Amino acid sequence: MPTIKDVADRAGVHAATASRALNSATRGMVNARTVTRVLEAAKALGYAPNSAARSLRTRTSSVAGVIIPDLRNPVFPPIVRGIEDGLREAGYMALLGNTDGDAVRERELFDAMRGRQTDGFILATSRRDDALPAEVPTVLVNRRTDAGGVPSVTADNSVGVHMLVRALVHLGHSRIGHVAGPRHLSTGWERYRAFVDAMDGAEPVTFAEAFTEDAGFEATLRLLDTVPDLTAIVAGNDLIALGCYAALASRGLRVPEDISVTGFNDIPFADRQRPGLTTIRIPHYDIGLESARLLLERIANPAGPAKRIVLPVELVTRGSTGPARN
Amino acid sequence: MPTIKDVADRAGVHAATASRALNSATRGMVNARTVTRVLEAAKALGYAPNSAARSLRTRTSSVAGVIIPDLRNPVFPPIVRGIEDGLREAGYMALLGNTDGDAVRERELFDAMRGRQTDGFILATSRRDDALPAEVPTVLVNRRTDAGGVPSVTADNSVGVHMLVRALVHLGHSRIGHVAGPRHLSTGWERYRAFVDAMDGAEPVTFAEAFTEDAGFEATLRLLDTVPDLTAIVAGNDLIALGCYAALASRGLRVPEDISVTGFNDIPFADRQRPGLTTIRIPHYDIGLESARLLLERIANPAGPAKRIVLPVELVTRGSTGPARN
DNA sequence: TTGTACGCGTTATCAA
DNA sequence: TTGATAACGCGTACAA
Repeated sequence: MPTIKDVADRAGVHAATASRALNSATRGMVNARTVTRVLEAAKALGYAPNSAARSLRTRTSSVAGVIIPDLRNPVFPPIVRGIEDGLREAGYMALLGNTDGDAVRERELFDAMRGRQTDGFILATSRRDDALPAEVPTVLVNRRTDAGGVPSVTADNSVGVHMLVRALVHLGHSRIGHVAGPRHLSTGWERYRAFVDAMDGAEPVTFAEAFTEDAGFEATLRLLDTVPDLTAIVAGNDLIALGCYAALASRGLRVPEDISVTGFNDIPFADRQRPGLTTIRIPHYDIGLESARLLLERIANPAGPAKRIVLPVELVTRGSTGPARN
Repeated sequence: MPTIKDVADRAGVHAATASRALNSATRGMVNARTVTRVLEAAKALGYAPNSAARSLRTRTSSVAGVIIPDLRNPVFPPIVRGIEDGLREAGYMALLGNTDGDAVRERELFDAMRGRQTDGFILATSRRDDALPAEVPTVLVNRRTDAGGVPSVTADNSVGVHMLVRALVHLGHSRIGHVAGPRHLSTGWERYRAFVDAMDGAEPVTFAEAFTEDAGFEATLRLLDTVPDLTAIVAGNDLIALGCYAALASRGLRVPEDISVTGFNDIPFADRQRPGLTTIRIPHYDIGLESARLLLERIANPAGPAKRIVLPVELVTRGSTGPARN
């Protein structure tokens, strides 16, 4: 691999001059004809800067760490894709890691990536009570911590839940239960709080252990055991809603004739379930894109305000909701 | 951030000794008591090696480039997850990039990652006719090139297609068509060749432009226009099969009563389609895992043989196939 | 406008 | 077994 020295020799200049000519920020210091010669030499040799040397010198890498629970959760692929496109706009690339929700593994990954000169982090894993290292630029995506100070990009959970409850009430439902996501994750918690708020009263709620179909199945059974006369269930997200489908079927209850069910996220194929899932569409790709841009902003100006970006959501009505029975 | 010099000072040794003590491969050269002192000092200071400096010196980075067409294609998340887990076993991490099937972008990404000292590549994007740079360790995942010499990990496309055709024949079908994937991708081509082989005769085939639902829709319409009396369609993959569903519905044909349809891959939610899709299950996660291990093997021993790993597949029968009409 | 010289943090080589 | 030293490739303060 050719080095900048090789390029400089071929162009008949010193390496320092070649460096200045190749770097657009310092190109102005160099004679225009010299610039041309250097650029030609670089092209002819197929020169590509050695990023290790550059990182060592500049202490930046143009790499961001992206840490998520599990790529196989269908919310994440479009988000990660948005992140990658956002990073690419600025010549950044993404180091990807999965934690399976394990805090220890998250910490290990974080440290390992930091050792690799990562310029910043996009995390989809933080628990509400996480304390994040403040020294390195970090953006939370689809998650928040209770304590402020960490920039985040999320969908409007509160408005989404209100939309769902309003739609159900409009269909005549009054006995509405909630199978919430985990308390320790901001998405689970925010949607739970919004549900309580929208219902303004002590409504039946069970918490799923995780945002998975299995956890939703189990939590729905618990809900049905305590409150058998529900006519609608607001699930913490789409996967939990699919768990509801299974739990209701196991009890011989039909959706939506006996009980209406709603989800959250509008994951791919939510429309293909039977029945199609009424849910809240969040802008997955844009959430990723914006979080990348926000991170780049933080890297450029770490002292700036820790913005919180909330993206609008949309109600998608499908077959899983219908008029309340009776 | 503390450097190895700081660790050495605290342990009362020279930086070179500290380096040897910290590196497990060279630890044997160092006095056991010295090793302990150095390790304690490192721990006390929270030392983490600067990977840029290490890369500059050793010309390795413990980072692999992973290039795929689009993470939103549901085949890829489990594969990428397997890759990441496989890389992690050896302390490697993955730089991820999407190309949308664009050869120019693929080239750009490849070069950009190479500039970042990537130790090797896992590519899911190669066209059959691609010429890959031989200098850097590369493994193809779920793809092959016609020319040998590049290690690859794929599912057994040929056996899978034979399984599907055999199952259809068993159901009484004889007029079976194929909506193939793109000719320039090995998956598309291999399954097409296997189909022709299994049917041993000139059977009706159209090629979809891409492995997408839309392309499948369009190609299915073309197939129906030429051969109206089909009783079964073997689709190039699951997404194309979903395009078949839509195309058949638009012509007022029912699946499987009028026409049976099969897919390939068994993507998540293939079981939730209506009707559930009969398809070939490929071991997505293991394909990723094995490709990571194969890459690590190549990195350790670039001169070794370019293995081709073919993983077994499984027929999954669901509602989209039924007895031939008449 | 260009060249000189140095240092970023690590590891490999050589000498002790 | 340890220390001294050089080198990886780049960017930049300083001098010319």
